[in-house]
Amino acid sequence: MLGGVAVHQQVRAWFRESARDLPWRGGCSAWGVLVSEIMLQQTPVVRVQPVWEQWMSRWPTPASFAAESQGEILRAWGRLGYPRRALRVHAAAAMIVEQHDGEVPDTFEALLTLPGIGTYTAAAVAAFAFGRRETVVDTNIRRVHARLVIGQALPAPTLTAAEMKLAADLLPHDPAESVEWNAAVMELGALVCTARSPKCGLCPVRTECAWIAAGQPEPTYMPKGQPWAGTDRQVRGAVMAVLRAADAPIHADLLWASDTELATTAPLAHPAEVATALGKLHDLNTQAPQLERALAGLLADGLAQLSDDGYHLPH
DNA sequence: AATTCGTGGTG
DNA sequence: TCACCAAGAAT
Repeated sequence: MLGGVAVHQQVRAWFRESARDLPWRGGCSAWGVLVSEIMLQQTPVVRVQPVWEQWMSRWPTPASFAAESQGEILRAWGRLGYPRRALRVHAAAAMIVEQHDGEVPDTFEALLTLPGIGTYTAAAVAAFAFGRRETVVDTNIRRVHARLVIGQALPAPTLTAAEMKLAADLLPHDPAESVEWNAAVMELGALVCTARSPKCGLCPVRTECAWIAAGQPEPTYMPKGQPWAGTDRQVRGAVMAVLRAADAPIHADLLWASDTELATTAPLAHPAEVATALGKLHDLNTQAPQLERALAGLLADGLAQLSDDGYHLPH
């Protein structure tokens, strides 16, 4: 399989030499690994790390975290994005307390039952927190495999069974080696075999790479973009920023306010940050139906609540 | 299977 | 500048 043990040794040697010193690697609690993995879903390391540090200092155990209010957790989540993840960690912590005596479960199957934990995260926690031999497949590993083994610039648009089989076939038999292999391939994808402008000159296995051997062919499909301007997501994000900044309910009129007077005077009852966040929301010039849709979505997802005094984070 | 769900750095 | 992209999950 792909040059026998040579590729594995080269990648793992590169990892030991070049890996970033991330705080959730080595000696970290399983809870810390779990939190890091959920924060890292679709969010870069550099933005996760400072928030993760604060969380570990503030809530060192699932029980301490489960006892916190959802609103405080959403504020602490800050601008990491996809705030529903914060609520899912909270629900997962509650399940860990209730069903697992406060200890993060140590098997793929048990982890998979927790909210916010899918196949990738369950495998990653089982491997990196408990040393288990798991087939870990994230976007970095998919891309490295696509290039190194298949010879394509990018993996398929969606994860396929063939990719899972390839990853399973490449996984070293020894558990300890498999854990390092998973981390090493992921790190190679993050630092060298990147999506745009890969640093092939620094790659430890460039001489074994099927993509380089094939002359680095272009992607065979158009990566579908992620529209942002004018979307409901943009409005939801702007509303959430207002609610995070507020220490009291925000009256609905403020969210809709387009006239300068209301938008600048009424927020004075709130911290200055609220006025800033409201200004950004109003700058979007959102049409009423879209704002209503965004608010309804936030309520449905439990990210916001509506009382007589207005919208606020959940208690 | 295709959508939805935030945010900010960057080539 | 602006489209692309990031340790995905849920539906």
